[in-house]
Amino acid sequence: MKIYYKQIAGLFKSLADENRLGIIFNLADGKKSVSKIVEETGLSQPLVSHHLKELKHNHIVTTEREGSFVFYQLTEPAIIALINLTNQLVVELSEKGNIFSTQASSPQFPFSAMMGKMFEMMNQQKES
Amino acid sequence: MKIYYKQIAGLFKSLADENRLGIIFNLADGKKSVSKIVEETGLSQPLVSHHLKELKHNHIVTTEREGSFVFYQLTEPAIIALINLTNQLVVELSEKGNIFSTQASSPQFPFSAMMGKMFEMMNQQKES
DNA sequence: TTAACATATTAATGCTTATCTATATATTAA
DNA sequence: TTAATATATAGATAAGCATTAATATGTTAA
Repeated sequence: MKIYYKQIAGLFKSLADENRLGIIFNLADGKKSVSKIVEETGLSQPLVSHHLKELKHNHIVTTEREGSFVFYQLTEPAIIALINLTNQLVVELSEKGNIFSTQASSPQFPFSAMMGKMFEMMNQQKES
Repeated sequence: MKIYYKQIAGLFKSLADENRLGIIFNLADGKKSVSKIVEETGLSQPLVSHHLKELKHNHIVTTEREGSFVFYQLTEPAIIALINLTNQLVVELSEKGNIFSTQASSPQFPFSAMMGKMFEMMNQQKES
């Protein structure tokens, strides 16, 4: 599979901001108007608008106008799962990288195991 | 599971650069000295050193000195799988987001299906 | 039309970052 | 010690980005 470094970097750039992550998680339970997002995130209206523009530019969200409202929704809701997965990775990396990390969380399903299973799945699919 | 927005954003920031992605993929086949990375990526030595510092800061790589060489390796090699997964997401997002995208790639195993399976796995684990 | 509301944009600010050149530090060999 | 090599850092530059305040645009209702 071809690797689109530039596009991947662009997507990660979109995800590399706390406020944008907050907006994405806010959209996890379905489409919302800008004002609803503003209300629920506590961010200013121009700031939310600015970040939504960035998210739209990378196709992370799509829009549809209804009257004077513009509704935003996640193009691919499973992006939430990707972020959750990254959250798990972050936890494990900081444990491994930290010599003084005393108690390892030893999760039920560590990042590497999940990734391994996923690639098993993909390979099974290819062979069938 | 608690979501560490700030740390996730930090990790994504590390991944949000083409050259750093190149370095990470270059490390996919095991640990390498800085000069080897310089040679194989074609980037300047100070630039590689700079990016490695950033990657190390977010625990994406770890180091060990051997003589005058410093070897870098991926803390969690499965991070490659995360990036590959994101590559798949990027492809699908640009298809969905693009009205004029004529031919959908309709991959054997789309992003959402992989994520769905993964969460099934995690839930099975929890119940057992 | 005007008023009220929803959203987007613009301009300005300060902060961060990618890159280069030059130099410093660290290690080994002679 | 000095020379050679490996890596890191410092300074400079330019570009990008997050944020705010103010304003513009778009939509609906009266």
